[in-house]
Amino acid sequence: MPLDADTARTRLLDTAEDLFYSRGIQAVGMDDLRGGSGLSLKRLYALYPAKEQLVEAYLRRRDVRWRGSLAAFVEQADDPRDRILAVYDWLGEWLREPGFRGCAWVNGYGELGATSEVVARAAREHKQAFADYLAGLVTAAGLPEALAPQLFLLAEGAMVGAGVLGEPRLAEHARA
Amino acid sequence: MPLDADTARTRLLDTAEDLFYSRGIQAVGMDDLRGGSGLSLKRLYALYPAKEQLVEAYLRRRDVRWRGSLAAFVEQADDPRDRILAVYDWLGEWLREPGFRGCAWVNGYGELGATSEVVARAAREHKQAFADYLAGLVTAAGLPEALAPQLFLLAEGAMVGAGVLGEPRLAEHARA
DNA sequence: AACTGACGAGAACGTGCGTTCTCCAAGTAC
DNA sequence: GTACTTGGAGAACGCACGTTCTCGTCAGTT
Repeated sequence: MPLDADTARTRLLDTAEDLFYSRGIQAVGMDDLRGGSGLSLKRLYALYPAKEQLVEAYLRRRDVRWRGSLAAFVEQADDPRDRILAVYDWLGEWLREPGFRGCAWVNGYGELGATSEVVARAAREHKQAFADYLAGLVTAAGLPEALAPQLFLLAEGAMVGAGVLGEPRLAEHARA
Repeated sequence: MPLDADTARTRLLDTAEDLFYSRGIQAVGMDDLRGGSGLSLKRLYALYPAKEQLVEAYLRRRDVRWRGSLAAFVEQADDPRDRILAVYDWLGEWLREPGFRGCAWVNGYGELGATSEVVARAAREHKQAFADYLAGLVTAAGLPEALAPQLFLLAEGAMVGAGVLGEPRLAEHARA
């Protein structure tokens, strides 16, 4: 029962995301991905000729999903200032999800940033896009530009703090 | 020319710190440590019977050095509020150091937190100690307790932001 | 029925690495 | 000098893993 290319790719990326995020990238072997996705090794290598490319695809797909989900949530608020607050509401929910283990890009960077330029760049671009997004919200709210990096720092801090300490904190609400 | 145990241990930890931090833990093999330290493999295993214990020792020694250096710098300021600002001055200097590659504990956690309970605990304890230290500074300055976690988030955000983006930012000064 | 091509299952290959073992030189005690 | 110990250099072992290869099976075509 051959699977068409699209669902095969989706299924592979789903298991990759699941395993890479929960166990760490290097801790997941190609056999784990094969078992998890139900694809054959041959099929897997036809889709991505090397593990690094699969890792990159994982990070990129998660990036569009992550930022898309954030943007969709934020846009539910009308007032530009409420939108900024909504970022932290959304973060708070995310940090509380079961299986939360910190920021996938920071983790990937810590693990492979020194080894793989591909991973380092994906992490950098994701963080840059997030910072730019926050800056856009700040100017849309008519707030001073200097606020944007501070908001970024608070958000990043919340993610990594929640990841290693296991504490979803909301103190950053008071900030805005 | 046999080396006495203390200098051998110091030399090993020095190379371990150098290599683990700059390349990532899993990317450094025991042979690299041997070459870098000039010790024999036998000696190395006599000091730490497994790599994981060496990793733990690396994280712990760096922890006392890091917090010690921070505390020494902060104590140069007399005014309790200046001391809080000094934390960020010190951070700013650290982020600017050549070879800075983010927070060793966050990197280690991202790499091995899911696999090694030892590493996860070391990272957690380090972050907790840092947060507690900040809380101490806040109460010593007579500021509201709720400020402490916010300061923590700003500091963490600055470290990871500087690590992956390569940007030492000082916007957090405006904060305090 | 015979041929062909695609695909899955999984063995096989090569390499890297954590850990242990072997061998040998040098120092010490008698 | 000889027995004994210590420690260094590096080979060896076992395993895990990324990648490739082999083989068998089944669909489609004539």
